[in-house]
Amino acid sequence: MDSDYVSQLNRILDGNIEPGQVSQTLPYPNEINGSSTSVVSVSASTHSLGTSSSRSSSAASSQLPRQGGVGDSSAVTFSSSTNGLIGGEKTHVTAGGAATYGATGQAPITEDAAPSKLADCKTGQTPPHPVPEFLFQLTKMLTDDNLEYIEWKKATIFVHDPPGLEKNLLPRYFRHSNYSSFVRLQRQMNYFGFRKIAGKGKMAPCSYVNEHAKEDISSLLYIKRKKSGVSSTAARLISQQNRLANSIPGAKPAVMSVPGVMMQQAPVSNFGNISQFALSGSSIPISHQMPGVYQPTLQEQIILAQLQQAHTSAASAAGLGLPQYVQCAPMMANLNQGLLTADQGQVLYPGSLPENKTNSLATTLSIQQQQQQQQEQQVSVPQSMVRNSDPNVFDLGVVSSERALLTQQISAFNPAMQVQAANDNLSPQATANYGQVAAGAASALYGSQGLQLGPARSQQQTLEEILRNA
Amino acid sequence: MDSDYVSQLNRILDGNIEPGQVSQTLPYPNEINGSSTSVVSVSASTHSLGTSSSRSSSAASSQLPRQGGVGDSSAVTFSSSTNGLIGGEKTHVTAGGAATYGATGQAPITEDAAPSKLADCKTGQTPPHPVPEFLFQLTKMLTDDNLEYIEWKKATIFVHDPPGLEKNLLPRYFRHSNYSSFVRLQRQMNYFGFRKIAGKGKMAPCSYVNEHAKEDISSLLYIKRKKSGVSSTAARLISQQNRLANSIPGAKPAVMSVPGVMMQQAPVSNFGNISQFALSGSSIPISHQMPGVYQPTLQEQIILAQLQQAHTSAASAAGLGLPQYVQCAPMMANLNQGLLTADQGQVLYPGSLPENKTNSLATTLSIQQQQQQQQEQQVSVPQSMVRNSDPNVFDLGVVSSERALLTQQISAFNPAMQVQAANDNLSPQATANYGQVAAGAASALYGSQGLQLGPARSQQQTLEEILRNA
Amino acid sequence: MDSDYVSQLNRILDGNIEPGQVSQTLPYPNEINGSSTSVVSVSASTHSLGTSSSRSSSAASSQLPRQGGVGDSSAVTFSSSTNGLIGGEKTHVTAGGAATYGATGQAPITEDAAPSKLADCKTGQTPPHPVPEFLFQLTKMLTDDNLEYIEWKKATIFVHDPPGLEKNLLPRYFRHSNYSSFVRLQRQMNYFGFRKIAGKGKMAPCSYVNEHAKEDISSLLYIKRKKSGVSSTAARLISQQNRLANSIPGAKPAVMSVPGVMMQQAPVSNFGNISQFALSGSSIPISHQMPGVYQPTLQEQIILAQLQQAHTSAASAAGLGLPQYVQCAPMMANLNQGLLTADQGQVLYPGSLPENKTNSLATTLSIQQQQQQQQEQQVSVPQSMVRNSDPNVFDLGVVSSERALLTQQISAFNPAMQVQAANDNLSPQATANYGQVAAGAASALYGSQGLQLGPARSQQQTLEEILRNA
DNA sequence: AGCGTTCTAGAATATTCGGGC
DNA sequence: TGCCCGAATATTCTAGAACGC
Repeated sequence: MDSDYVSQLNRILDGNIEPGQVSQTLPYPNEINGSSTSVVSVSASTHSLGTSSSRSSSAASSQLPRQGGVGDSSAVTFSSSTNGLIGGEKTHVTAGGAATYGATGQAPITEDAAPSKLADCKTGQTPPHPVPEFLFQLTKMLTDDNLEYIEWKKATIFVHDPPGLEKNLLPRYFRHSNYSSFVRLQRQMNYFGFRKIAGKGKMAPCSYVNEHAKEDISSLLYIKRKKSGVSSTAARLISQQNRLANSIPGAKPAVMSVPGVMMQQAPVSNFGNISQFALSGSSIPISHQMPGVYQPTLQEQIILAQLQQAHTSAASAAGLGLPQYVQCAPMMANLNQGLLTADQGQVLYPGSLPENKTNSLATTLSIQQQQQQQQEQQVSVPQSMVRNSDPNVFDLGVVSSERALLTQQISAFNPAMQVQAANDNLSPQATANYGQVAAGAASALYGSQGLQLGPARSQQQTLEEILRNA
Repeated sequence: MDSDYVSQLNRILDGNIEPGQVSQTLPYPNEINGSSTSVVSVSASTHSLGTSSSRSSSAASSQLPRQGGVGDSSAVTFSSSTNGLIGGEKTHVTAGGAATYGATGQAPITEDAAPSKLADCKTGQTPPHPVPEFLFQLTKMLTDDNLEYIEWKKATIFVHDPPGLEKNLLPRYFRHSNYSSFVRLQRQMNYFGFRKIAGKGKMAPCSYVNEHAKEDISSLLYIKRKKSGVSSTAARLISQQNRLANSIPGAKPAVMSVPGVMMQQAPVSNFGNISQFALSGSSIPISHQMPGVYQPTLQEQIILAQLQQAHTSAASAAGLGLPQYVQCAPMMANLNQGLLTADQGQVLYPGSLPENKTNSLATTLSIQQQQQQQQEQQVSVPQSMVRNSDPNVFDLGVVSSERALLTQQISAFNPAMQVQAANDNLSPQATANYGQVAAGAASALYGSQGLQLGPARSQQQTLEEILRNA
Repeated sequence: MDSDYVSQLNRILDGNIEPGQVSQTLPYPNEINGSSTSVVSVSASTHSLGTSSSRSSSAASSQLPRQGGVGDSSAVTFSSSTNGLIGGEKTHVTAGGAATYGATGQAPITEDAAPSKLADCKTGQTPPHPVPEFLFQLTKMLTDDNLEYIEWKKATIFVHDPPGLEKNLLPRYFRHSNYSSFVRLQRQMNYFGFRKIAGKGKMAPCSYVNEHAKEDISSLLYIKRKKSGVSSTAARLISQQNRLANSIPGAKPAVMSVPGVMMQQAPVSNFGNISQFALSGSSIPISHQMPGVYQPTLQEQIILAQLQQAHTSAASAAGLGLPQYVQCAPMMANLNQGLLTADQGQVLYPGSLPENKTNSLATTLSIQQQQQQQQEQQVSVPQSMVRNSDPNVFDLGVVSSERALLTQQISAFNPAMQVQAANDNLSPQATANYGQVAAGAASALYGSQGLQLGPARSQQQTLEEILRNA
């Protein structure tokens, strides 16, 4: 039955068939008429149809498929190891009878239908890795006899008849609500990196390619689903940050980068680095409920809080005492509140810290007042950049609120300390100690949240290109 | 069709009907015969059932529902504006005819059934926020005449007949695969914060509550889907910590805070801060098997282990050698064992470390002995605080066990090192180096696990209120 | 009745029949007519079904199986001595008549059925270890004639008819509430390490595999219940690491451990510690797409990136400037690319760093080239370990790629810096400073990702034993 | 200690809508 | 306009935690 197809997949996955090396066929019985015609060759070079028989009994049921619901033996069941994945470390794709995704009806009609043929699995092997359901069904669809609608050829997926595909094939391979099913298909295609290269237009014949796909169709099974929010988010943020950075009048780079670093030697990076923060790790959603207002994510709020904490400990370790603004803006109160301080949005340019800056940061606003102020700002503050009266302080507005805060916090690590150290007549050694400890702590803090301090600007450009092409 | 019901929802969402203020009805047509009988009152105080006639006719149909699969027009289709949400800024809750989500079978039977009425939007209001599909369908299910299976009463969802619900209702309201559909329902319930309070297992009648639900059923529509169990966990922990902190008699603050800090200057925080640790980040479950005994979670155990590791590396970096107690309590052995050392619960007051403290920490208890001791403590130690004979050491008892351990570990960072440094005739510089490295490492470690050093107590109270209202 | 079956199991468990050595049969009486036809061979090499002549006859019987629900005497009762275990030191697997656990669900038919024969213990052997009830019943269910519903073949459990299984089999083998009974089954399956590899949802046919299961069905009886995600994950990783470490030719331990530590004093650990990294915390999936290639997870990639970042900041803090290889391998470019540098897989042995190592690390490969190289490696690199020409550099191949990289990165913290410091004529103090900051940062970084630096090897052995017994 | 049962949560993929370019 | 992607929810599998025995 379907076991041939599956065992074929298993052999491929086992490595017995080197992808792209051995010309081999993936025989798979036709689901409708039962004439098991192997449709798609898994060869690297040829695409030969094979032959097979058997299946006639199930033919009738699949003529009008899924009327009763489930039991028809047309589609393949697959091995999904971890969530939504097919296969696993030591398991293999196994064949079954009923269409797994057909007919989600409630009645247990399965028993009335043709019995499932999971036992028809002749392969005991285990696929070496899980395969997302989509890729499996896609491969299945391509290896079934669906040449009328879709075809795999020359490492490209040709969709000959999108309406027919949507009407006749998609419901059999994918679970959906029958609404905009082709759109959903395309979203999944995007997730797995397929790009439409031909057939612009609604339901016109089109074709898709994937940079990770070889002519061997089994290569599709190795494509990795795109993760949310890593590279693309980074790219977007970088572009955002660049826009922000470029819009700053005084383009003279001010030190930021890793705290504790720049005061002893040349900075490893500059203010342009504001565009070099990139979020990696698990998905970090960007939500902007109010237009123009950047609502920091929880993770970012944590970062901010931890930065303040790092201030505290680092400053204390260096014998500098607590900076005022840290004392006045306890992180916990802000943890779930959004923006951090009344000074939010102001980017300090170290090196020429205004004398009253420390006090300015150490506003006497109560937390309640701060919260209220934040709410008001979220509503009323315009997006435009306004320059503060102090030439060294730029009020970025609420638009840049949160990102700017990160910058502020980092840049404040050192200069504020320097100022305070000068005021307190502390030894340079103590200040240096502060820098060292802060370097370790802040770097780790950023990293622990998946925030990466990026390369220098020249490299960043390259990075952007990479991301753009990725 | 259902537009009356939906427009009613829209009015509520618009705020025209203040939830819990105006007693109003949610007219909704009977699904079968279409007679718009108002079923459930949306009043705040009363929950009067409407004149629900017309159920006998539908009884017959539900005897064998969805034999053919899909087409019955009982369930509501909706317009989901933003993803999976119902209503929102620019879209409205709309009523439709055929059940879009009933039986998503492979055959496009939907087209044969009653045509979907997505365009049948008669309401022009804009709900102030989108409603997740689940909440909408849940509310719909509760306001429909499904008293036989499920009921909304006293701000609680009563499931009278789980099997019947799964068999007869769920397929109509939710798109599912009929396989473990009740489980899926429960997953969604969890996502939205519902908790089962009665009816353990057995397909027995059960009930769910939600802390954000008022008696007004429309309050369900305002429940927010869980993101990652952060704020709620933080709230719970903070309240726990407060309870703990409040039970401490001597409120006089002792230094704790960031390691490496207090030996050079005034403490940045005090013992009251023991109640200011809060967990943020991914969910950190709290388990207390014995009343009054805080059983450290796995994550917290990891923290402790990492603290020991930080001890090790920091001490080594400072040339101090490994402190004895670290050697005697290797972290891995304790990783799954619970509390850390025989000295648990004792908070060291730096500056006047007892002479035997280092040895006391370096107990020769085997791990087995320690475990046994821990178990005994979990049973027998009272919750009250007892003051040690040493005026500088407070035995917090096992009540505060784990939190105190964190404190101990941190506070021990320095003084123990000082003692050992004195014993070893190490230079003050080496000791200072230790403190510096430890400060960076430990601070980062805490932050990396989502542990936050919180604000002072007064501010913490405010935070609690905030969280309580959130 | 079933006592023969049970005594057979007992013999196997006693060790009289070494699993996997002697081909033996598990005679088990046909459930209906009681004719003890050996059905499943317990052979190690072959998994031949016995002379299943009576298959057709039983087929008829299973046409209407369990009409009354429970009462047939086919299933085994058992005596569970200690909680939930079957067999063990003091108890034995016992055979009985009626299904004690049959259908606790809706109808209490059990009482009407044949009385349970728990006392019917006819076997005198003592299994060397207790068998959890679940595994026993599962094995029993698989060796009974339930091919219609469930089948054991090729070290895989095939569930052909989940609804039928839930309805007809589960009540006979497991005490359950019939409510979400399949879900409970699956929870138990998870506990014992079974993973669903086929049949996503929908009461569709599915199959399970278990990494500890051999083709010999009796291997199921030796599966250990999972303790928690930590230890099992740690155990898996540790075994992986051990495999890795053991495969290294020169077993002479080289320092690794915490960076910045070993250059001043005796190392707290050695290269053997490579096997002591253990992942705790949230799940860290292990995926190797191509056999022999370790595909780093996103989390691990982040670790690597953060390590590079730590290099950068630490080096800068120490006034060392950026190490070349960090500049040449910007993390972001590698974040989603898999392995890190062209030097991947090479483990640097500190203390005798090759002169050109820094340059070697600072290869001039462009990122594109690196990527291409990585892809090629994933396909073509053999698994065998090859020793580099430099006696101090071991090329672990791609097999150990990622883990080795962690080691490399750590070990490179110091020696590479030393080399560079020497080249740059930097002061020892600056180098020392680097070490200190790096110690704090790297330690925290590892901890933040749940990576633990383990104890020394001797202790590790103990840990392994603990994990093994756990 | 270990297992079974249940409730809850984590993680990954799937589905769907909207928006940017 | 149409392709691509962000974001949120939905679905499924797996695992953590608590409780009872």
